[in-house]
Amino acid sequence: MQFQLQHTDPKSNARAGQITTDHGEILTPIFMPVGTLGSVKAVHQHELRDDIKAQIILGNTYHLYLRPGIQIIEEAGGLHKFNGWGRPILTDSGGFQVFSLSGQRKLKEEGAHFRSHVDGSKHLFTPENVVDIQRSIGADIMMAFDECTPGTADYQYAKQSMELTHRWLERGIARFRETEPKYGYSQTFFPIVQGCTYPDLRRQSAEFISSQNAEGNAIGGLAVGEPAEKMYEMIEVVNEILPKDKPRYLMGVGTPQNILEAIERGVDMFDCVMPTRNGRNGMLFTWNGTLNMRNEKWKNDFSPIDEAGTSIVDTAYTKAYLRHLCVTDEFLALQIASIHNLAFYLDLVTQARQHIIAGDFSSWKQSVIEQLGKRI
RNA sequence: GGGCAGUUACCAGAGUGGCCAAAUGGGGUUGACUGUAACUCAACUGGCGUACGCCUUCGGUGGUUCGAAUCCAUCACUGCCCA
Repeated sequence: MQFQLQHTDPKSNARAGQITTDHGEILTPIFMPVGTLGSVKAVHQHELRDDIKAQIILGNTYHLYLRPGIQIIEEAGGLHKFNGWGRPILTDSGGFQVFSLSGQRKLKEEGAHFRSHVDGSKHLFTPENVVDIQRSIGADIMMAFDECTPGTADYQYAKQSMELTHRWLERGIARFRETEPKYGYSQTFFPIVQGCTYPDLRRQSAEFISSQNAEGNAIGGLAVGEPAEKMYEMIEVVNEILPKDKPRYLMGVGTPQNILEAIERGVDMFDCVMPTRNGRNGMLFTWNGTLNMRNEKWKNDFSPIDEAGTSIVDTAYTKAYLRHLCVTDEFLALQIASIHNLAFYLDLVTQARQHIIAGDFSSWKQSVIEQLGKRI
């Protein structure tokens, strides 16, 4: 993987760049749709590619390991062949599941002992086997196995958690270096900054992560219960330290406003379930704000879903029709909302990139951000 | 014409003397959702009020009772059975 920094906004830390992988190029800043089980829920691969114009998608180590299982993915020849997505894939390590499935896991020095949420069976994830699994999945970008510290953790817990993540990182990198890709294209490995909402821990973590000299770096443990202002502050603290010539990936974030704020602070890559999950639950993101498609007020609104939208669904269907589909639980509602929201998120980062290149990112961001948070 | 069963909120349907503005579903309205255990979850859903509460409801009418969705009488309507 290579990263080329192309432009930097004169008035902020916003950057435009290009990541090159064996599965293609990625223009940053970029939003990566989440496809946990090897599928971006309710969206076809051709829609992702041709309509939404996704450049890279996510998969999840924990979920794919449980189902269909690593053997099946290896037999398929890797996840790209299995799911028919020819562009880059990034896999999360399962670190987030350490956080979100906290009721069914036990953390030890060796790794995380899990109970499967599917059948209750016992499993152990270690920094090493999580690298092995991601080798088998064949992700272009693999993530280190970390503990995603809750945003409400106290200092003592956050420090110990961060230190565990650091020790795990050294083991993960060692395994990464002593193993080879399985499918003939190269893979890279991103470490993850933790440290909760404590600036000194974040600095310490960012320095440790930077010293590992990976091809890209991630910021984790944000948007997990802390106020947005804290998150922005942590991004600033961390990005002062993370190398400028490597892509920076803010994991799991977030709202359109979150993304613009983070781009302004020097983040290049994002992923979030919000456009797909909230879309499935009837919420649409637009340049004018968010709307709940189940609301009664759209009942007889026969205007297009989003006149400013870039996706074919935006003008092909009316709000009244989409509301009808949402209210009657039609599958098409999930598809339309997911496609619209993902296309909007990709449009958001594409426009951000254009304004960074044009040199007016900050004023542009200022002019759109308030509107994005409105409720239509 | 005779017999039996029934009529409860938007719908279905519990409740058969006070704990009932009335269970539970569905439907409806409004929220929530940030590295996806999520086509999920929460609140509200007779009226007025933030709330304590007050008012009007269980086919109609009239009774019994301190008190009725619940008991009695009668009328109306619905379903099934016999003529």
